[in-house]
Amino acid sequence: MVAPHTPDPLLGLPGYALRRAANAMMSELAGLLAAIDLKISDASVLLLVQNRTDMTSSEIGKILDIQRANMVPLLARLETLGLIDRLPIDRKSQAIVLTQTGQTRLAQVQDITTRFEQDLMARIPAAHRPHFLPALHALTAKPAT
Amino acid sequence: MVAPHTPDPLLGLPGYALRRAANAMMSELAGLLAAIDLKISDASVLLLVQNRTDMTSSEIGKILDIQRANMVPLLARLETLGLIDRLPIDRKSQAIVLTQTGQTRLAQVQDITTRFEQDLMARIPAAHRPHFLPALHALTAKPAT
DNA sequence: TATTGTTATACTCTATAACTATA
DNA sequence: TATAGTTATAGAGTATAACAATA
Repeated sequence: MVAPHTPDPLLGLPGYALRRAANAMMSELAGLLAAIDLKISDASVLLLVQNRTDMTSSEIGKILDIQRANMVPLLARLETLGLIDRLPIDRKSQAIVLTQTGQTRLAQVQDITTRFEQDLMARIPAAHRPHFLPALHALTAKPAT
Repeated sequence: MVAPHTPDPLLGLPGYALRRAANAMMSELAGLLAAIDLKISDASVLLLVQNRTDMTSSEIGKILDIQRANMVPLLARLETLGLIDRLPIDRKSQAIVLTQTGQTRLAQVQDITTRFEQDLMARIPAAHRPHFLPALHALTAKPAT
């Protein structure tokens, strides 16, 4: 999915503009990560479990907003790729940890995402730039639900 | 999909924060629009074709970034709901226009979205607020691809 | 009793290829 | 030759229910 270059009368709506910006960002980042055979969700997991040996599948899912059931194929894929290992915590839970290969891949993820995030911010005019993350965080932290 | 209340170390990444904010916004808006039996894409089409009698399915798709093929079930649904009508432009193209029922439903969409967009902006601290839309537009308008 | 990991399944959204009829 | 509308289909991503084993 690529952003069109068609005039769009709905872009005045903040919610609509937010979705469009997120979609454009997601497809661009997905393209970059495809070069190292990872999806965005894969990369998120690698970034999340780095330097930790106590994160279970359920915890990862809660943080990344992925259902327990949907973590199964995701982690199975990372395991097949040799990027993660499972260490028993007790007889019920297991910690998801990076393998050596996983650490190497993580370094590539960090290269790509660091450069990408810098690129993203660079596209925002300097006057608006410092306000962007705080605004997003204000939207994500929803009021008393 | 609902936003979790779990600390999330990845929220420092602008791209990640952008996706999270967009997802939270989308699921909230989807919930509001469900009250009038519309999806976000349905509402987008109604908002887009208002006051126009010359928008074809293909054009709508280009603007909203929806494939021609995927417009078919979307418009079929709106037609079944009695919200749109198709007027022949020539023997190949047809204009998508609102029916009377469609105009009424559009008014409800505008009520919901106007209030929602105001709510969204109100959640952003005043100092950041005027910078939000310009920043999103800067991200959506991609550089020379 | 609640939670972890899992299976199975379904639904939505999106993407691609191909066809026809018309411009 | 290119475009509009369509069909069919496949792949993601996401959602729910249920189960066994364990806390």
